[in-house]
Amino acid sequence: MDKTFEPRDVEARWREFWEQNGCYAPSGHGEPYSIMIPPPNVTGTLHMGHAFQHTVMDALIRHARMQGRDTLWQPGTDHAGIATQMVVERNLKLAGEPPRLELGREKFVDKVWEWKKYSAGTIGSQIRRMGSSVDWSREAFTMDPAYSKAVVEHFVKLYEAGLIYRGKRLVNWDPVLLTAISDLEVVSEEENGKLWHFRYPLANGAKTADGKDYIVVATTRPETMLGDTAVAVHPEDERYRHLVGKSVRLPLTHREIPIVADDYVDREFGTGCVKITPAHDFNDYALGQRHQLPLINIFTPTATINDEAPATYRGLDRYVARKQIVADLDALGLVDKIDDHKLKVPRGDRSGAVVEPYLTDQWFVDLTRETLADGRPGGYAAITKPAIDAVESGRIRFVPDNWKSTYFHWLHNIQDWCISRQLWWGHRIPAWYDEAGKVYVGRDEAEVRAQYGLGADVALKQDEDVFDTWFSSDIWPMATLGWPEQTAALKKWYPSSVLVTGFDIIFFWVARMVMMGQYFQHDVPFREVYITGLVRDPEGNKMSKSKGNVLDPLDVVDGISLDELVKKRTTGLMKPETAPKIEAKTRKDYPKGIEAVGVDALRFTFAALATQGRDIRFDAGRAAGYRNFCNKIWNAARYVLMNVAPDVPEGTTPEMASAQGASRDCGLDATLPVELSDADRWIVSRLQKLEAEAAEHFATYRFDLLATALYQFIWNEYCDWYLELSKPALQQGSEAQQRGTRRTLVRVLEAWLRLLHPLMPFITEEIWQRVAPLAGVPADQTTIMHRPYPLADAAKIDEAAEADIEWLKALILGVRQIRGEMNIAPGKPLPLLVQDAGADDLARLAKMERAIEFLARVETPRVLGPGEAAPQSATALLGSAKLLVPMAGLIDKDAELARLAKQIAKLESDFEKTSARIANPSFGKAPEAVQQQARELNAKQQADIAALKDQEARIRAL
RNA sequence: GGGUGCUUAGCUCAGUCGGUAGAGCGUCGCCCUUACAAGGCGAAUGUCGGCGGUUCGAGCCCGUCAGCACCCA
Repeated sequence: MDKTFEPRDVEARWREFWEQNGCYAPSGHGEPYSIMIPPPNVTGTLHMGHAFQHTVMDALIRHARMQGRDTLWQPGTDHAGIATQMVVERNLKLAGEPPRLELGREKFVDKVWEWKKYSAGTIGSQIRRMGSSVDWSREAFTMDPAYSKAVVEHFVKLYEAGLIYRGKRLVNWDPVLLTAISDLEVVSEEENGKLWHFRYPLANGAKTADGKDYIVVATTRPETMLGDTAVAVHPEDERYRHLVGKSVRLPLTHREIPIVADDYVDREFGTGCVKITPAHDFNDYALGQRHQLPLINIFTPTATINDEAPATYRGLDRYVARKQIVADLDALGLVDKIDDHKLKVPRGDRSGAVVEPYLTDQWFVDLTRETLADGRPGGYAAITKPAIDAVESGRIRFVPDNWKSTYFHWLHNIQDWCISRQLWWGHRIPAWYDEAGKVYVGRDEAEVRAQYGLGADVALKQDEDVFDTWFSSDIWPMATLGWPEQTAALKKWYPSSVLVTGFDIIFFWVARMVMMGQYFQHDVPFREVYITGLVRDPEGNKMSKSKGNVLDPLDVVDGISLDELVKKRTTGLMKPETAPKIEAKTRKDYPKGIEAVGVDALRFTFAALATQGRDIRFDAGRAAGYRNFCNKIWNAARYVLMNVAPDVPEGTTPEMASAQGASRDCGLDATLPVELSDADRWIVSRLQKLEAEAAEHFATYRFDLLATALYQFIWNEYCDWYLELSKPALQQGSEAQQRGTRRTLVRVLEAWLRLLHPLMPFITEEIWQRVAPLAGVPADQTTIMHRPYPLADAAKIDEAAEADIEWLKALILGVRQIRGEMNIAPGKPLPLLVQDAGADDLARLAKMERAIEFLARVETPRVLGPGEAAPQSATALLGSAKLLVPMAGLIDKDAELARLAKQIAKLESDFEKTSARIANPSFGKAPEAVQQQARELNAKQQADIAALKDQEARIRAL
């Protein structure tokens, strides 16, 4: 074995081995366990968030597989309508090819497919490199023929149930991408704007209470006044009450529009008069419905003024029109005032364009009606309510639990879902129109013709639009298993066991899968939802390409130089002018680039960072720390193998291994005597506790605690203590003792490799292959992946051995402290005296003598007889006994006095605290055990202080 | 405006049942001791955001204030 762990070759070898040997596929026996991967956008690349979630999923899957369950991890990708279309459009532009509209639908879609093929390969190789054990044979894509059929099917079924309707409604319109988007795809942020106050002249000689012939309306969007169809006031507003029912002459358009009363109006805001533009504002739309106001659409799809407006404004961009309108009103003396104003501006999350509420024909899923006009259940009863019930009843459990309130909050305030998108990349809506514009819905044109008796002479035209991507991924857990067919796979793996995803898509995806799962399969799509935090950069910012703070997980795995990283982050930017800023930040965050850490270390880092919080700041230093941990593991294994089987080639059977000779025998032959030391029994006992802890952490999704527990055990117990303790045992023990130690070294190693395997698949497999034959694993077992996950055996817990080793560690620590603080070279053997030793101490001294001498680097400890005078010594306390290291020629008197003084001060401060607790007259109310514990501690502190003070006095006296 | 969460060592974060505050990284000493210098041994480091309450006892429970973050309207 090499002296350091080199991950690259190891990873490549096992990756290939596992996949070629079908290790990732379901076993076909055992209780089903399944996870559906949240499908990444097919044309993107995997980012740190994916790598993190995949680590978690793979750990769960590998754990379940090792538990003997019939395990499916379903992989696949999502076509991601808008995102992909944008990427391809940009690529066309960069390549100097004709833009989308010039290419035409068919050719453009071909281009997207081309790009998809390339991109999916990248994603696949990223997933493979991370060691994710997905079943590639079942890989799915949301636009596969079978999947597409399922998408159409669920649309038609919902339509037939009356839960889908087409209507002219106000939707969020992206005037750059030229499509409707759902309210979830709109991000509203506060921006600086203005509040314009305009005078609208009253018609027919009406006057305000204070005698003016106009009223003042306030607006943040002057251009929409061209589409005003009313002015509204609050019904109880005394200022305007008498004007309700009268009308104003709308400037510039010369239309007369009514003044209406509606309690939607906020009397405090502006003047208390609100201009109403039902075709361009959601609130105004609702108000317009209540008052039967006409809708006047004044925009074209690209948000320029259309022909509804007076000729002078036609064709102007909305912001140009705004300027013009303000100027024209000003010229007419109708601008009352202009105030600065902060307002929420809605922008499309993909394009960044200001979204227009816009009146168009769209398809909706009804999620709000209790019953339909014909008496059938409406969308709320049929879809929304069951989704609420699924979580309320506990059939779906969120981890951490409080995310369910986010889920409920959204479902309780839900709106109908606009599922049509004016895009070319996606599932085309299966609806056809005849020449009169009548719509027919069906699975395909032939079905429509047959169903509605439409002869070949009737011209039908399919809807140009496609579905919202989330309207195809909402059936992911079913459709990937063959739905609508009730396949064997669907029966076995639906519902899936757990969904692992981020809180940012609880609405987009999680809730919608629950809706469709409940509706179509009458069962939840997953039993648990483990919500992970979002991976952020070192400053806590969300990682995004435009911010230039993204990391490719493989750059952490393989390492990347600073210059390369800067280059990667600053090329292909939407806004090239941000490059210098990005470069500066990158140089600050990663002054030396990123060191290669390997897959196992990165995975372990993700596990360790997977706390219950919602933000995870990625820390490259931490990953480097776990790279070191890999190296530690590697070297621990090297040590074990060196001592147990110096030259065992791979593929060695236990029989061959046991034939290697008695001197390196590790207990494979059960007929030979084996003697286990305290250390052996101790590490085995500790291992049981680790195993119990691991089981608990898997059950509660506490990968951070799991990682910490494994790290502590392997490094701080197995390596730091057990391996050290094995050295004197192997050098000086009897044959049976050596055999016992070798057996324990190998078997405990083999066990914790399995415990660690779900988090660090590669290094554990690599080592396990060499260790397994020596640990008595049957030769036909070819991979650690299929070995059982270790379970605690209570019978192997040995509290006495643990107490013995704790005592030993305390003794060694005492000597090391003296050595460390007195700057005595670690290698220099010291004499050691033990004073006031009790019977336990004597017994332990005797049986662990070799370990004490080896680890403390002391000569054989000498026990002082009762009343025997001790030489001048440095002291450490060990229970009620004292460890003495004679100072002669070694230790400076003042140094020892200083050291004692420090210890005494600390003890005295602790003693005061416990004394105060005990002295509290009400302390008697505490449970007896607590009181007892406090009194014992107090007594111990007092005794320790006395002992140290006594020692201090003696040294001082000399 | 409504909701959720956060504030613990220099940094990033754990802290289970309320019972003397922990880890990793970083820092400071000593050491190339035959598994590992990507290492070993030892050490230092806290007003647990502020205030108040409950309790024998509060990082933890309750109230309140402050700051930060996110979600929804």
